[in-house]
Amino acid sequence: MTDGPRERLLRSSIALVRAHGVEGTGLTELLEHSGTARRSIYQHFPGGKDELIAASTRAAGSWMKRVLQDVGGQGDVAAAVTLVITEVARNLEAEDFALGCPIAAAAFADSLPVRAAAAEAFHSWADELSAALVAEGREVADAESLARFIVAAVEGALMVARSARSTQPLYDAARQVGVLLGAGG
Amino acid sequence: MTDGPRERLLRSSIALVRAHGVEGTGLTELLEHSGTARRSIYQHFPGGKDELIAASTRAAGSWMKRVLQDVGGQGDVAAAVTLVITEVARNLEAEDFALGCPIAAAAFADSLPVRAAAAEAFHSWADELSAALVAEGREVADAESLARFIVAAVEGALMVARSARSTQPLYDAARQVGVLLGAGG
DNA sequence: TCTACTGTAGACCAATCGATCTACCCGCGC
DNA sequence: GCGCGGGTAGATCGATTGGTCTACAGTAGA
Repeated sequence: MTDGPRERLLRSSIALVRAHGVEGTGLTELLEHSGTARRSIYQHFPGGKDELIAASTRAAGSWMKRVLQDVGGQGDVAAAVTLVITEVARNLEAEDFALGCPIAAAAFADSLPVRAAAAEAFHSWADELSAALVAEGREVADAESLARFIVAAVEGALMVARSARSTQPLYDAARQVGVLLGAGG
Repeated sequence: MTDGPRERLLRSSIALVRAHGVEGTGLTELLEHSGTARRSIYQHFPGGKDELIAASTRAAGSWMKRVLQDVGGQGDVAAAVTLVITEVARNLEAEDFALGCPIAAAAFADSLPVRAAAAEAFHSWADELSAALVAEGREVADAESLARFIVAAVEGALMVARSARSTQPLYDAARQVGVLLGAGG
């Protein structure tokens, strides 16, 4: 509990949105989960729930971007993508398919700023992946299109996998993305 | 207004879930949108909101399955997939990125039965697509994996496209799926 | 010491949530 | 005529929603 209320709010917000979605996450539940006073929400996020969710979406997005940098920093992009997908599959199963991607959940929020924060996260991931593909010798335009597609496809596979309570869609994605990366790289 | 309250409830439910998600759709809003008495909900769907949403998810899923049968019934699978994606992109833009896929929204619901209904819809679409791929001469296992992936990838692209208020992710998907369908077919 | 700020605790607000209820209207079959 | 069931209209329920409020503890700086 060394973290301040702001960090606890962000972390709890991500966890609860992963489980219940944006509209399904209530402030009362968030308060008891984070052990935070109600007032602290509006002290750190004057815009209320929307601003808190948007901030936690950005936090989760940049955390994942850092993961992508670490995993794909050196060498084989195809191997890095496969690694990330299998790790996602492992986590999904370990959590009994109860938790999804917080960015995807934010992408379905009612609030436009929250959806925009999700879009920004997707975009930053694709940028990261695209740069790695260019470093492997791909044409820039090809790399950008392929990178955007891989991000969207993996997110879609995760969504289908969670609803079906099966990791197979993720392994399908790993396989087909592997074909795409093998074909032109 | 020739339709009975059950049909109106299903149709309004689909429309509102596309816009606000499952948890974001309130029964009061649903009632005034459908012009239906509150009692009619529990007459046709004794399980309440959850049962109504699950039923509307199944209805939307089988409607889309029928569309896939019509579009892909004869001939070129790649052309059919491209056609569906471009139509989705056109609709998304025409609706100013306000409406998403009702099945995808259901896939993020809190309720397990609702998520299962979404998974069933995804599965039925993939079955349809897989059969068309087999008819083109693909191996069954390849066709099934590829079909599941295409469904997930297009759904992911639609999700990213709506959040980014851009049709580009959908056109990226059309392009890359075209590569996959051209590679092995 | 006094002040100012952060944080906690919790009462409180109007509004809305999903759900249940009664009352009444209407059309169909007996 | 009579009863029955589907449909509408709307009051009402307890619970919960996001948000605002006051009161108070602790701590750092003037």
